[in-house]
Amino acid sequence: MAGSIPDKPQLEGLEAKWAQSWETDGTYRFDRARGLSRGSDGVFAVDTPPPTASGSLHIGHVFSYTHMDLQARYQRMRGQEIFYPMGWDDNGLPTERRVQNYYGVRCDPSLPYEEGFTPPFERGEGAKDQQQVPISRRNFVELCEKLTVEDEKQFEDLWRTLGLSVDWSLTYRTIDDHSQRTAQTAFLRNLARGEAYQSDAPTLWDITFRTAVAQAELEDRDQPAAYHKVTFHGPADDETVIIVTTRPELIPACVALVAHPDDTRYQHLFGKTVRTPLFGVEVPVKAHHLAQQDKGTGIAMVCTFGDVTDVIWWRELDLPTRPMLGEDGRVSETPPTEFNAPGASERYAELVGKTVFSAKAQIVEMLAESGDLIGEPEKITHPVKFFEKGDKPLEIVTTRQWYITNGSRDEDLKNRLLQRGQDVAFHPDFMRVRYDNWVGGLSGDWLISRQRFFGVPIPVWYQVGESGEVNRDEVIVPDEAMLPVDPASQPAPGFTEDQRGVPGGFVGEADIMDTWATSCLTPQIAGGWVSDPELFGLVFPYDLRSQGQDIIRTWLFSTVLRSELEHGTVPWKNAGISGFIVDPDRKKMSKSKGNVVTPQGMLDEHGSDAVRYWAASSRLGTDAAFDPQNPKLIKIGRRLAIKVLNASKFAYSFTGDGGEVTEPLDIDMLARLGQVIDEATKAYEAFDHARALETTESFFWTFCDDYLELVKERAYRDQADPGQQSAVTALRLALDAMLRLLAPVIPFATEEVWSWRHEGSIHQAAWPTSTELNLPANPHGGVFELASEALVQIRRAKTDRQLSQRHPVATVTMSAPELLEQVKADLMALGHIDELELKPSETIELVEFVPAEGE
RNA sequence: GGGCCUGUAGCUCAGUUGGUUAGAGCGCCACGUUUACACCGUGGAUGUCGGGGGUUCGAGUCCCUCCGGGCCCACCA
Repeated sequence: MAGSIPDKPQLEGLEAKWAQSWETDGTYRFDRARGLSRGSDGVFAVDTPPPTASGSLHIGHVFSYTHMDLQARYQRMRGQEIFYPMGWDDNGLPTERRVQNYYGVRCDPSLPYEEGFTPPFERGEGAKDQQQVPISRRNFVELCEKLTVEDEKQFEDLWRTLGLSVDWSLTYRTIDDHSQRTAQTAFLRNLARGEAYQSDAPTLWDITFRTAVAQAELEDRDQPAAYHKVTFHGPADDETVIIVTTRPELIPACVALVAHPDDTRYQHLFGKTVRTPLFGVEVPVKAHHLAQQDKGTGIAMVCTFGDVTDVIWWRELDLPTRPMLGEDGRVSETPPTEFNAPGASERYAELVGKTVFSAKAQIVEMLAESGDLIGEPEKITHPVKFFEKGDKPLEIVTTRQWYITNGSRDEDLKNRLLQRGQDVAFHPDFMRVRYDNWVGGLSGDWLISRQRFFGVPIPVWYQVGESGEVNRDEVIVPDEAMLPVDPASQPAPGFTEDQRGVPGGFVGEADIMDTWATSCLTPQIAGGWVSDPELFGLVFPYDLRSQGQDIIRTWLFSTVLRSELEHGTVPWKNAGISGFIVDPDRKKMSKSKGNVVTPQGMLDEHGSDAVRYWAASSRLGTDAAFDPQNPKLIKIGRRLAIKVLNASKFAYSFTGDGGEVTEPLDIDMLARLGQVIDEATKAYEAFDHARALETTESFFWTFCDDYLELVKERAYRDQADPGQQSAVTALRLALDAMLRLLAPVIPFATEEVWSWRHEGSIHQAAWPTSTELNLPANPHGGVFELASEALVQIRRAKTDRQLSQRHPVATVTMSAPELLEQVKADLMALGHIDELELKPSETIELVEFVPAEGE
């Protein structure tokens, strides 16, 4: 047979040994020919989340990726041809930020490319106060490329160590040419169908990164603020209106006051105008149902733009635009409007160039001086919108951006997307609610343009008119065959580079796409949508998307959206949603804590099988507690893997071949195993790996503790003994099946053991079935369980008398069901019992127990 | 303010359509140097199933209500 059984089997070294072997043998390689012969239904395609290359992998990744791998391994053993690629998400802000810190540079698109540029330092080893060196966009992108490739190597090593059964020849990067081509093709098709469009509109703007952000990337954070009571003047000379605002610095940008239509306090003002304090600008008083009578003084100041409610009022009441903040979040030089109050221009001039924070302090001072501030500002804490990756509150700035329709303004599309949500089987099912809520709560189309550098360029150019003005509505698009293109460095089709920016020429779009606009196309990228129709037809729609619950609103939703727009179908049949990792005190594991124990460190310390066992013990959608100081489940997993090695070594060590299973105990044990196989199979079919594991594991321990002990003596007998042959065959049948049941969870230990007696990888072996056990039509029901119960009685009798389990016993009398007679000999051998008398009874009870004398 | 998940032994969790005395592992205690395993084995103790109502012959399981924990969403005056 294949290998030999080592004297002292160990877990150490199995990861390296088998990862190498699987790579050499192409164990997890996607076999296209076999896939084609089996057809779509015979191929199981997995849509894998590409981790952010510049981020660090944490324990939550290991958790979720293991869940995905369990299902892939199960399906592989069921005979499915597995398409299991892996990608890296390179582009986006995290990479840019990491590159800036790692190399000490920053991107300045106005600079020319510098050949052979050497960054000031590497590995973030620069001094804290060192200025970042400005470099060209191309130099910057080159550094991004360089660093992500290094990071990705480490990621791959980790995944290989963890034992993900990925086909590493199917790796993609969201920044590589193929991904760019896919993303740009999809975008151009959206554009051609009218699903992508440009719009000049108020957008949420991050002043640090100087880019627009999308609704999906927002998060609320509690911030300190203050209510300022401020006086507006009018309509009559001696009249005033008092408003409450947290943003007095925006008074120059005020365009109206708004109160509720039913509010009797302000009804007389509707249709009239009042003057802003300090600046004396006439603004109308309007009625709108969103104004809350019980908030503040019931009348609100509308500015362009203080918050998203301002945007709604501005749009629905058709108010003018008076922007006062620039893209850097500072007060612009150009006044937002014409001021009428004496000294207003001078006041504004004092604000110019200030941050929101300083401008606010300045204006409060001015208001106090003019007497328009009533009382002291009241300090409060309130939620403020942030870019999830940013650390300054978002502002709202009117800019021209690219959007993709997402159903928020299109009932038909929204309903189709909700229907697609129904078409996907969520595991667990309630996760669909999060998708539904998100789709139902969308407040605008998807803003996909970003004013950043490292990402997929939006593949369009604009015509420049004869007088030199850029005509944004005259969009020039490339032919799909030209893709990928970079409009910033390549001329528009039909033009030459020297026509860039000149009258009658063109300009290239400078923006790149939101990172999700690329990563939501992972099924299309990995499946070769633009390059390999045969493959794409085989794998799409995929069978499984596996991901964390935190990115349902981003990755999951946008994938469904793009698939619906492009293909009119769901991107996958199943969505497996993993929970997240929580601290022992139930809080979501913080990044700092999660990083204390790196995944690599955990794998090194406990072994990959042990860590996988921990992940496999949690059901999909369930949060898992994890205490790095005391990783209980990991230790249990390690114990299981070691037990598998030792028990297998023992069970496989008995000699003999081909004997029939004749003993009732052996048959009954196999019958129980048959039930376990059926149950585990059913559980995996329902994406319930935790139940499959629990069922298998529980049986495995009973098998070791009771069955193995019971047949030990019989198995040691001479091969001529039919009882010996029965035991040996049953042991092998059982072990062969149990190893395969456990193979998805502990692929290293099971592969090691499998290799002792079998050719080929266990991971390509067929999933066990109850029929392969060749059970008789009516197996003896329950002898095994009965024997286990009898064992407990005998063991307890010895323990109570503080005897070794090996201590000989003269006579035992038990009342027990007659069935127990069938295992009498095995019981006597295990208990070292000279004489065992069984009295027929319904229940098992120890009547008499007489230990042998002496020893 | 809305939605979803969750509360079972000291800890981590099972508990299928309601059905005997509520389970497992860890931890704890006691015992055991058994020719697979001391990275071991055997046995033992441990619960107002968050509280209160209701439906039912019967409720950890179904309904109502209250309380606790977590997550997501929401128009930030």
